[in-house]
Amino acid sequence: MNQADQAALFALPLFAHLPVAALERLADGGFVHSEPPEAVLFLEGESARFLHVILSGRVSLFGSIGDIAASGGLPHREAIVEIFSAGDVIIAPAVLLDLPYLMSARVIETARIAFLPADAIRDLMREHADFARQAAMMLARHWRLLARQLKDQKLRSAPQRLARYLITLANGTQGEGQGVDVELTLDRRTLASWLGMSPENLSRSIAQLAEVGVHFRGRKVSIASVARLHAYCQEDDLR
Amino acid sequence: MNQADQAALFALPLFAHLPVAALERLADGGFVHSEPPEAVLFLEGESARFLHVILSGRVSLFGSIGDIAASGGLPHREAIVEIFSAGDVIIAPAVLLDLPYLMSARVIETARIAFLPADAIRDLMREHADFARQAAMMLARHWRLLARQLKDQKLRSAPQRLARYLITLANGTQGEGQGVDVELTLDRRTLASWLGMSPENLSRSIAQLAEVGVHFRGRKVSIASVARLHAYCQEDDLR
DNA sequence: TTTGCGGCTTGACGGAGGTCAAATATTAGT
DNA sequence: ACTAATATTTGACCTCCGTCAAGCCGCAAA
Repeated sequence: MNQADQAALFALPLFAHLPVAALERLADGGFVHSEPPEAVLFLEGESARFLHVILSGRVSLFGSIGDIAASGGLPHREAIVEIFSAGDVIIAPAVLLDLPYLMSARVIETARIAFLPADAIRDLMREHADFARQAAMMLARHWRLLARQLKDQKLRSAPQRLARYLITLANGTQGEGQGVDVELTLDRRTLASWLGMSPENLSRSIAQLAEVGVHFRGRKVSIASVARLHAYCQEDDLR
Repeated sequence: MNQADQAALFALPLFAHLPVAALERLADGGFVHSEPPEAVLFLEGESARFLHVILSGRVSLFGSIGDIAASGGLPHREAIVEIFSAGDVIIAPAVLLDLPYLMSARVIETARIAFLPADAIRDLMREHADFARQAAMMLARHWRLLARQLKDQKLRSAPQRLARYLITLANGTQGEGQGVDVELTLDRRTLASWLGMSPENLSRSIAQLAEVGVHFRGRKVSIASVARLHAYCQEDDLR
């Protein structure tokens, strides 16, 4: 593991307050590898041998139904549950609990990934209080991300879920009074999967949102009024 | 807070290894209250003033869309995201991060609940390593519960989600070769909401599962073969 | 420019599941 | 047991969304 990778890794909140000795041991035990798009980090059901830390690029966590890598068969559906990028850690729950992965992970954008041995991580939990605290805070944030998604999935329509996604993107930018422009960072297929709909239905949802002042041109999106979008997400009878 | 309540509370893994002094302080700062069905513990958007620990009974976490307690209007839909029972803690993420609740909580079965002040909990995180560790483990388990639900929600049909629920129930019992009998602990309306479907559709899903050897009589369910149910959940083209 | 390819959109169609209303089963009260 | 109130099921209907099949656009190689 080279200097730059170590520096990036240990600057993360999760590791920031560990003593140097612990960091060195971690760096020795682990390694960093660059993975191309489509590379599979692990499959559902495997045991968690490493904690993966993303230094750059992006990785999707996805669940699948049917055969997957098995009999080479095709009738295999999958759905993206979460997308992780630089600074994110996957998947702490499986590593901490030493349980098999519930989902699989695949690189969606060339990623530089640190592989830290699972038992070393469990040792850190045991020996360093601050690591445990940071892990808890991180897990708490991740729980909220899933909770939010689950809520949307259970009670909002496809266009509403898209609208919610746009709102979170817009919150990242500084509001300019009314209108906001945001840029999508995912291709349609990936976004559709993450939002829990087919790509075709995402297209229709995009068309639908024109009625509430949202216009798409490629990956650029102009939102006439975030407040209007927000109201749209609260509507019960979907038009 | 009486002796029995304290004993039950401090027997939980989360508190088990705390020094007596810390426990006493916690017991002094908090209180226990019994809440009837329908009682609302908190609403989405409120700040987390307490960590709630369920000593008995059950509580649902639900998201809502539309007005809720507002203008007394009716067009208000809600969906249960998680159900907690004795020994569970709600909602650690909001308390630890000191952020507003993402969802609301309502008692679904008369519950005895300990209210522990949020800042006392955050103090424990800071001062007691073991508490932080236990919190992290708990959050990891909770993350997996939501991840599993989200996966099911995104890629399985309503009857398949019901089947998955039955499988988890069946896993709690000792397998008797093939057939297993389980008992539902939720009324249809609540179960339907948790599974992300309408009560009517739950009824139809129940009827549907007769085809794979599952028979319902009131709250009693007989499963001819868990393996058969499992296979049913993997099917892509539903039916 | 042409060809080809992949990503995205559009149209047509069907099915899963939501909604409303009525029927039936359960429970509670008297 | 009888009635009222509530919970669950069933039926009819309709809509959202998934699927399949073209069509379209942009981009890269030739």
